[in-house]
Amino acid sequence: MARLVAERADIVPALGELFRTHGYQGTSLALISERTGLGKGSLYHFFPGGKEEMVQAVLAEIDGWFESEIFAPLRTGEGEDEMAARARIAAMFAAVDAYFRSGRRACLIGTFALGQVRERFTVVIDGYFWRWQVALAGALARAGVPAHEANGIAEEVLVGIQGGIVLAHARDDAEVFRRTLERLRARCRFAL
Amino acid sequence: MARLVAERADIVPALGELFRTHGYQGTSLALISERTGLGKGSLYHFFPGGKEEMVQAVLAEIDGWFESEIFAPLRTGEGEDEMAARARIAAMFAAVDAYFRSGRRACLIGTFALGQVRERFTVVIDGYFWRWQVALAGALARAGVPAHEANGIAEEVLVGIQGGIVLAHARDDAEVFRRTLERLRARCRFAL
DNA sequence: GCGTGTCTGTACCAATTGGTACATACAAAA
DNA sequence: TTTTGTATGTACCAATTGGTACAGACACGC
Repeated sequence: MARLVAERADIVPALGELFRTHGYQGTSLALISERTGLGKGSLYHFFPGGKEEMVQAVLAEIDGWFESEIFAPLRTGEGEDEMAARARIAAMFAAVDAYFRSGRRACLIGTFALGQVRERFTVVIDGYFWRWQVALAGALARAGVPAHEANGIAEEVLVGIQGGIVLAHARDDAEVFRRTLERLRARCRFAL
Repeated sequence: MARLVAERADIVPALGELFRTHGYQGTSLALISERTGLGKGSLYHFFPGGKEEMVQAVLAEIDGWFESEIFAPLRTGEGEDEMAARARIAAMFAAVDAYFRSGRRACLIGTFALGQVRERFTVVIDGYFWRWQVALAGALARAGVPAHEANGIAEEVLVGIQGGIVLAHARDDAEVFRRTLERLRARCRFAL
């Protein structure tokens, strides 16, 4: 029997893409097995809790990625000047564009939020958006945005990103997402 | 055998809510049967094509509703003055807030757009957003928005609505959606 | 070389999936 | 009152669902 996978972390990204495009119920074990190249034996070896545990692992990985690549950078730089804070916000937009592949890639957390599945993963979904918004609002404030506006603009940005993904998918046109990001960038600059 | 339903149109709304909250694959025939109170016999009598035909019926109903309640009103009033056009746009926001129950109700078309199911219903999904944007852009132009800006603002509004729904669901907070609509309303006014 | 624990494939399971067949019941037209 | 077409419940179907059991195979430490 050929050994294919060293760690379970190796297949989590693949699982993520599957859940993204087929949803929770739509991602059958047969499909997972086919796409990952792993039989049920391996699958249940790495994830004794089955599909539920796979989703948890995926969500944790996504959350971790955003935490270290997006949220944390937004939060750091407490003593920085306004220009540095602006640069961090610009970096966030670039990272978001790359991660969501200009809207061609769906947001798993956003997708889950819309359906019944939400209830099974409330904590993660809640925390993800909340931490993002707080971190962004903080960076905006440090960039010179009036405190009472920062939180609202941060919410506006998150709304725009999620909506941009939906519309880019509907139209099958990445430009929709790029234009949206550009508008949001301008909105942040304009508020200064 | 008790007669329960006169026309198949009577259960289409119920089907819509099911697909909204459970997705395409998540909505099993057993669930449909339970929630509509109809056995498989009746279900396949009304929808010989099974689930696929049910979804088509739901999408057609939604599309028809938006066409007559949202798109058409935006398009009419070719000879009206600017104030009348503004009133039509205000009416659209009110209708949207009511239809999506301030973000507590998901947009089935938006939900489908995100996943693999999209490919089965491309035509409807494409048409829905496109006709909405064109109709809104027209109304904005008649309301006094510069022609080269109208289309972009219309896109911005659609993005905001979809994003507002996602975030309102994630937070389980209708205020997110209401605030978003308010921002979009202001954006339309500001562009004049 | 020999265990030992980590991986992997296969066979199997009950439950559920979407879908069909059909006998039957009912309402309205004749 | 009979006929006729529209509903409806039930039984049934093969295929697939998520999940379990377990016998092996491999790499590694000893």
